[in-house]
Amino acid sequence: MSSIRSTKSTIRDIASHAGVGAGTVSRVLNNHPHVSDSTRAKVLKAIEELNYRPSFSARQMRTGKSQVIGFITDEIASTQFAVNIIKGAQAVAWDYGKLVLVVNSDGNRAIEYEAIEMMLERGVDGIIYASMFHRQAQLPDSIHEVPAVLIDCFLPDRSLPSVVPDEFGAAHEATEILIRKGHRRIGLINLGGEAKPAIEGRLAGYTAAMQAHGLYDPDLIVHGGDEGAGRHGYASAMKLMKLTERPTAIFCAQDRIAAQAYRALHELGIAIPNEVAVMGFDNHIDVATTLSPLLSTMALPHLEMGQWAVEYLLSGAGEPLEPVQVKLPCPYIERQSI
Amino acid sequence: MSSIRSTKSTIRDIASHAGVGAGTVSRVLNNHPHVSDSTRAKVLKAIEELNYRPSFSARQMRTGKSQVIGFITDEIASTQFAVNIIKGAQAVAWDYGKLVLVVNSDGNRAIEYEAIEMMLERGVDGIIYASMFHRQAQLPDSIHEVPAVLIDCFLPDRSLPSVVPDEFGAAHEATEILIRKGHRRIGLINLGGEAKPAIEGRLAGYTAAMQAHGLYDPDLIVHGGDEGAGRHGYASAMKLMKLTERPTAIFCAQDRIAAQAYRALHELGIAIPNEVAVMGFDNHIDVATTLSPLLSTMALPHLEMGQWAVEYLLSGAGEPLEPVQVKLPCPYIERQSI
DNA sequence: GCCTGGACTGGAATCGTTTCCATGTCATCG
DNA sequence: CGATGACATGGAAACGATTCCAGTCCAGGC
Repeated sequence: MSSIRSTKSTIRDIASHAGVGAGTVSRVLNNHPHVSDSTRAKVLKAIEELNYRPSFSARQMRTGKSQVIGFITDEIASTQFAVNIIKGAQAVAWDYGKLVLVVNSDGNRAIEYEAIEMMLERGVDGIIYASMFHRQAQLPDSIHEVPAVLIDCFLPDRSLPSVVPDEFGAAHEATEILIRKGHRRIGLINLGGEAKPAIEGRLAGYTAAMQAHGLYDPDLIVHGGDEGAGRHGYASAMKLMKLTERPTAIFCAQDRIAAQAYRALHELGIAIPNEVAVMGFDNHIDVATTLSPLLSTMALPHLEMGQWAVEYLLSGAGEPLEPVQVKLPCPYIERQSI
Repeated sequence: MSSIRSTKSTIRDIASHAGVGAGTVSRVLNNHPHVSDSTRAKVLKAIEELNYRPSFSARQMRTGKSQVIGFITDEIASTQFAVNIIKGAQAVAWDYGKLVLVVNSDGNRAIEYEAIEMMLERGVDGIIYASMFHRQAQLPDSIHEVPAVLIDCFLPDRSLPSVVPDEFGAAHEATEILIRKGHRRIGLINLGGEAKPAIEGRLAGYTAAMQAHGLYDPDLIVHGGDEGAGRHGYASAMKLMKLTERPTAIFCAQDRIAAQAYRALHELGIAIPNEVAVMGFDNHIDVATTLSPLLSTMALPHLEMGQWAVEYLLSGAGEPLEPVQVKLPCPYIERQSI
């Protein structure tokens, strides 16, 4: 059918083909008022016939808006399930008619700085910076030249709006859920590594809930190692099970830790959830659903954070963004381990 | 320090500040010859002082190159580990000084068509279309208006270059590896669903290897169901183990299937790998490494496909791309299950 | 001393839109 | 019936770069 047009047509081609002025074509294109129906029809017909496609770069040059937002992330693939942040961000941007420029820095700060520079040169309408785990971020001053929102991280001076998971609330709720199920001795195997806010928030949430019910006992808390991938979960679970008054539930601050805890419990011949209940954290789908029994866990609101960030970036009708600091709830995903 | 400049400076501001013509500034910016060192120095100084940043949209309008490539994918998050395709693509684009516009269609064809349209309007230098599982794709004619490369899929008429995993070769090698280890009775639990080339390729590779060694027996093959997430793996493994002459190795055409097979073998009290070896497929990290023993598997070359696609798109110095059909090898990842 | 050609430079034209201003038309109102 | 707006429209200017053309300068060859 419509053969590939070799030479692009411009708004003036449309104008002369339709027998009108260039300004009129532009008015039709942008749905401006004060265009008669007959003229509009002629223009639309010409657009159709010449297979016209407007040039965004020309439009951007004139209006200053690129209809593109930049998305920078430090480690897109190290914790793969977090791609939902991108997915959510892109989906909302799409609803606003905007496209997303993505760059993955692999944690290399020089790349992040250069990426921001490149995005600025391209005149993006805004920038989202997403960390793949909850931490404090460090960004160049130039980030302030354009609206920007942070995901899963925050600036030392809080000068940029940010959205992070409510670590404290989630850990508190997880613990409460276990308590409500009748558990009194609840162990915590915490994270290791550099995700400070997550480590501290989850610990604090757990502690608060335990103390509120007079169940707190420091022996029940095992602090994580740095081995990554939750590998210390095995030894930690073993340690917990050796306690004289051993826990009837374990709250693992990460699904991967839970996977290793499962392994320990299996070896000890302890049944999940009958003898010991296990609560995870992250809703790391591939882990939670290959475990048997399926792991109950607190879900990190990745998708929602991505959505929130873009929504906030774009909904403000141009005026500077308030640097609000938002915490999103982490829903409880009930499966079989509790 | 350097205060945020409120009003952008243009190339003409630089020109007058440096006391030269606009053309000269442009020549400096683009490293053209025939600029004296002293002039160059003056211009560079002015750029520095005015904190000048060139406008890509103006540049694009004049040159026609956007320095951006489009990346469309059908289901970025359904099989999360495949984000490596994006990661690889973006990394190579970065090396070429280009940024990547990403849109996730969620399998919605209307979105894909519109995404291509939007990318064309923005004048992308090329488009990558990536499927998250190996299949035949369907794209609008307009895709031919710009250089394009397909990942993990192909067009019915093969009119676009594509890069896919070598399913046959990988399955063949996997089977050979098991045979070399001394196995004679090797079961195959194949995929279900709509990933035709993967299903057929893996079956053919297995079959060829078995036949070449005179080991082929149709009873050893279990065809997958549609339940998804490899859930049929449990029943399939059970079935295989009930064979009178039961297999000493199982080749699972997907790591998730292997996870379910593990469950069946555990229940039957069959030790992996001593009594039965298990080979996976996909190198679905989170699955393969939470299983115990760790799963040996064939890795899908996601990162490499992403890299190859962009490399091929960008390396051709402008002339139309040959529609080559490339198959990338799937490396064997040795762990503990064989 | 004149001519030639190369190096360097300034400035106009151009890319494809949007926006603003000026003009023309027509119905309405006093 | 002339003045007044509201509406419709054409066309020029502007956005910020690149590129081409023409002009200046200077060294070297005759």
